[in-house]
Amino acid sequence: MIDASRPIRVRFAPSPTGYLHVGGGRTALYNWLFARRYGGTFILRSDDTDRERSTDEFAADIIESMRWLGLDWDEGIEVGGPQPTYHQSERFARYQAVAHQLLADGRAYYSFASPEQLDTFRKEAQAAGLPPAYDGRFRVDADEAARRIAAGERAPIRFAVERPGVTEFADLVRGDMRFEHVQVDDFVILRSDGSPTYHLASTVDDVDFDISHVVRGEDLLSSTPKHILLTEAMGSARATYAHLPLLRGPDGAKLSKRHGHTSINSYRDAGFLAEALRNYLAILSWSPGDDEEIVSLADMADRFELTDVSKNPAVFDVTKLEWMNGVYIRELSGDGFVGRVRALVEADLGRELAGDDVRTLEEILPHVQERAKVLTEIPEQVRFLFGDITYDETSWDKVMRKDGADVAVAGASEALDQLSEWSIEAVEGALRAMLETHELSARKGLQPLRVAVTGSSISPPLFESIAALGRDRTLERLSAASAKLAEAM
RNA sequence: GGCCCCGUCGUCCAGCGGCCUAGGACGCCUGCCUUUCAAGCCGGUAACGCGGGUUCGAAUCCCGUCGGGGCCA
Repeated sequence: MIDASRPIRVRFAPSPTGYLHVGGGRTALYNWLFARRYGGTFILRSDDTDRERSTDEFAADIIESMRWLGLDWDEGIEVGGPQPTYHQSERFARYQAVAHQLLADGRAYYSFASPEQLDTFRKEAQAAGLPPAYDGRFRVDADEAARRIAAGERAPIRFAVERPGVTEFADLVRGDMRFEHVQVDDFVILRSDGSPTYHLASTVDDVDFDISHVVRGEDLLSSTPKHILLTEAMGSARATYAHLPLLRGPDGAKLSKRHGHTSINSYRDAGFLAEALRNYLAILSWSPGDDEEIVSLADMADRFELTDVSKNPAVFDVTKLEWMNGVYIRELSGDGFVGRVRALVEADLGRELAGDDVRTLEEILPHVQERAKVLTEIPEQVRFLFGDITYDETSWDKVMRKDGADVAVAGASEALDQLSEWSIEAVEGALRAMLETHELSARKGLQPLRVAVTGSSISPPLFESIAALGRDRTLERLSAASAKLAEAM
């Protein structure tokens, strides 16, 4: 499968016309894995021929998202390499030169067919059930073309597809592909304004950068004959192609903005770990073979095969990503977890944490780590430790209106007040004793305390929370809750 | 409309002619644990789109059909 005569060089070539999305991230990941697996070179190129829609913000996001995912590239934008540039926008002269060379070689021609002519042709072909691919029927002879161009007329350059003919190739993912040339139109390579089309720019780059394997989305599968034809017309050896199945939304259509969050950065911001997203993306269309699903990047790079990639389009399932993220969160070391979470908590609080607050955070975090799915859900769970309490109304209504709530709160206040030592064990001992004296079940007696102390019926473990909160503030909250209960009577 | 691709539990993946009364994971549903929520553990639910072939034998091969998707327009 691997052609040893040619060094392995792959590329990921996003257009900075949007944020790097998860589908692109997966394509990048597979390219990266393939390169790492076979000791190849991974190149990051910027397909920014569309100057109107390309922005610096998107360009920066692509780089940032790639780095965040941990996908480093050996050559390309930012890092450089043997090529003077990896931006298509800076290579227009080269594309124009290739187009004119093709023209000189008779492999391309100036096309004077009007949009109306083309349109009519397509409609008629379609009505007759024939391929709607433009077959060059309005092409004028070279002399006339030269005359008209010399006279100042502007026209796009089209590639002259050989007809009849057929292009075949073995796709690493899809298998043997065969396209009859009647289905391939004489496609434009250089527009009349001198700008290259995607087909030209992308192919010229792949040739110039000596790309050995083109690994990309299935949406480009039907354009592949054009790229092969162009490559060979340039006198170069074609690359090996691998077309990855598309990612879909829950409704089955190609994953897009309307399915909600699709950008890599939105997942980062939503509290997902790069290692989780990366693992999920890898597993989405590829399997390491055994029943393992949690796989490290190194392990993936050891086992990845393009020929093992699934042909089926895959639905991007956020629920499973969340589960996987939880797994990775729990795998984090305690310090690592504090490191990732601290800034989020500080942002939520609107202030920096220092001294005792840091210790408090470190105390409670292990208990929060066990139950988190995304990092962003954490600040609200620890908020009660760092500021004034706010009661969640639903929780209050559900818990504090029940019999025994007042008894429990008062009893806890008394029990904790007398405590000589303040620790999780001491707190637990005192409260359990309190439950017994008042003949309260754990559920009935402890839930009111949870609401009184944390403000919510959902919180980190109670004894740990109280221990972390400290005696003074716990007693304060208990008496505040007592007062609030009394006033409701 | 033309061409191309795909079709195993709700979702993702395994399966590459017999090991399949189809396996794993997420989800969902029980139960256990339990101070809440999670996590963890136990068990369960659920699929080879359909129809023809080929073969001693098909989820696996072939044909058709239906369905979904992509590209071009």
